Amino acid sequence: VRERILTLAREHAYRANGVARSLRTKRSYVVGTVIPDIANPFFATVFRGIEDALACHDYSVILANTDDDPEREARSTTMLRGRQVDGLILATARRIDPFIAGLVDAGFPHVLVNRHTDPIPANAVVPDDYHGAMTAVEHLLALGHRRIAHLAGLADISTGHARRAGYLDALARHNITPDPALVLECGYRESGGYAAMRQVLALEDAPTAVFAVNDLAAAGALRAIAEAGMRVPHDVSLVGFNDLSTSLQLTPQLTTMHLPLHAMGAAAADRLLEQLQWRTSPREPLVMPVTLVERDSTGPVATELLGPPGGRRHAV
Amino acid sequence: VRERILTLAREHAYRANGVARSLRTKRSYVVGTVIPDIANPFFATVFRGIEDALACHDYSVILANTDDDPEREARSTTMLRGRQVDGLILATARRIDPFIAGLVDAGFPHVLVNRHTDPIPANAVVPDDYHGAMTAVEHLLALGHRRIAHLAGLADISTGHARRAGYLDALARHNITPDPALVLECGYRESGGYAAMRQVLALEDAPTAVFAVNDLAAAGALRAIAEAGMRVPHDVSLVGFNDLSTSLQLTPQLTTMHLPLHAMGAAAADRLLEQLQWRTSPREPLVMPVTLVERDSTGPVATELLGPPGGRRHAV
DNA sequence: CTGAAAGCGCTTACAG
DNA sequence: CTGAAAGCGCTTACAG
Repeated sequence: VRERILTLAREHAYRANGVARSLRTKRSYVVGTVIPDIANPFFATVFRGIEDALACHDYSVILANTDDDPEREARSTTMLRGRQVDGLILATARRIDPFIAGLVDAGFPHVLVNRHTDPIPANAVVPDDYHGAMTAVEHLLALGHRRIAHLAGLADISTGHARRAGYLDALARHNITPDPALVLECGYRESGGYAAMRQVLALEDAPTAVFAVNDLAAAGALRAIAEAGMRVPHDVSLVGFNDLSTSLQLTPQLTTMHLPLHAMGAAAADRLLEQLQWRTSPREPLVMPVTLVERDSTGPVATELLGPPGGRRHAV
Repeated sequence: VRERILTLAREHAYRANGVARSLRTKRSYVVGTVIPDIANPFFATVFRGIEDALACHDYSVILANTDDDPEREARSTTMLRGRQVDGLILATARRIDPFIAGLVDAGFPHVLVNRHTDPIPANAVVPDDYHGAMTAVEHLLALGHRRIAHLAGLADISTGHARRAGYLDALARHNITPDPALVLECGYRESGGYAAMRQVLALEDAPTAVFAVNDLAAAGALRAIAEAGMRVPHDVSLVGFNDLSTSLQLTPQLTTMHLPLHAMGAAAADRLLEQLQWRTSPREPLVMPVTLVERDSTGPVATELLGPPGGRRHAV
């Protein structure tokens, strides 16, 4: 009888009904992922890491895009939980995020990736934004730049907040008083970087270097600089963040901070899997290293700009 | 009693168990999507269209990456069907695809997007590769080019096959005998375009223009051309396909064929939804228009190249 | 119109 | 060790 059944199973391509199994075992082997926008290569690469790690353990992943809209985030997640996903991976955290606080209160398994709530929770897998930003600005300082602008991310998102803090502290370590006019919140997109850079270039005492919160903003800055008839790095040095060089081929090639995007996604998935399998919670957050990639958008400060007759000097 | 229950429901944030509902109703409201690689901006944009259209109708989407490996395609799809997805959207079709033939035989609801099996089935949503390729090559012909190479896609995938056919037929319409040495299969990635372009440049009688199967291959070609110390479009004109200009910022900006990627994904999802809701099958395939975007990588054939002393002439 | 019961297809604890 | 039964949380057809 057994053999006959097994043969029949093969013949009819029998597949166990996963829905029935889920109902009985209370495990769906599906994880939900909430992401601002999968069409953004940054998140696409993180997501690829998530999917790869999950697929290794026979988990599937449902993806929801939110376009950074908190309402869509809430709606997606409610739907996902209704579908009985075993856990959630969120790339949408705000520093103060009532919605994620709700997940914590409910004890629902989840991991934060890239962005984290404040203070950083043990279930977060994020880049070392603070030290990365410091490294970027130290690089500019080492090239002789003293007047350095920052095209900043959003203050209510951990990446924007930490990168700005790293920028300010790097300046402080070199006894440079930050100029508020040189910090412009520009968001994370090309258009924001473009608009902010135009403002920077309109300053009477323009900076010799710019640290952008990410490569997309840097791309916008590059466009504004080119439009103004200036050259990178001759007239302005520019550092980005994220190293989207594989998808974003700019001229000149961008000096930027490299993040292990795929590994970050995979680590987030592994953390969730661990929670689901052992019902343990991670002890402490995972902060991934960020490394400087020197390419062609940064150079030594031009000597004629070092001491302009009427220019204020900010270095000691 | 009712009101008390409704109040309790709200208090405890009650969500109906979707798994139990699925088991009873035989509908999961989940669709599976099988894609070569979500980290590729082309597929990421198509996928975004799919997710947007599906979310409008309260469907969720599970994504599986295959890296174009037929074995992973089979494994993912088996898993997806085990999870009782209501239908499948596949961006992985080969022209002869036993696996998809199996779905057809089983009558399992599915839609093909971007790539199709041969002959093109009614459930396909694809770009007009053939006419797009013709337009691209006609553009080069109008600029005076007669010796035009093609960095071709894979012959067993509809996009590669149709774009090659469009290339050949455009030449034929101008009474140009195609030179087999000028058609090089290079796949769909940067590295393939680079290697193929090096071969092209090594030819004794190099072409004055190149039509690449996609922008990624064109990016590789651009790199090979720059390495050879030649300039685009002065020495070689180059046309791509897909218009990934938002994510791929090349210098010079690429003349290419624009595809409505997001709309293609959304249309594929809508077609599947229609099948699921009305149990009807589409009458005929949806072939999306492809339009020429003229940018900076194509120009008139250089006059000194028109009649080189010892060069063979291919134009009539 | 209301409410109890059957059943979706599994898994697992339990009786034989 | 084997096999019948209960039950996961819904929906829906049906009895009252």
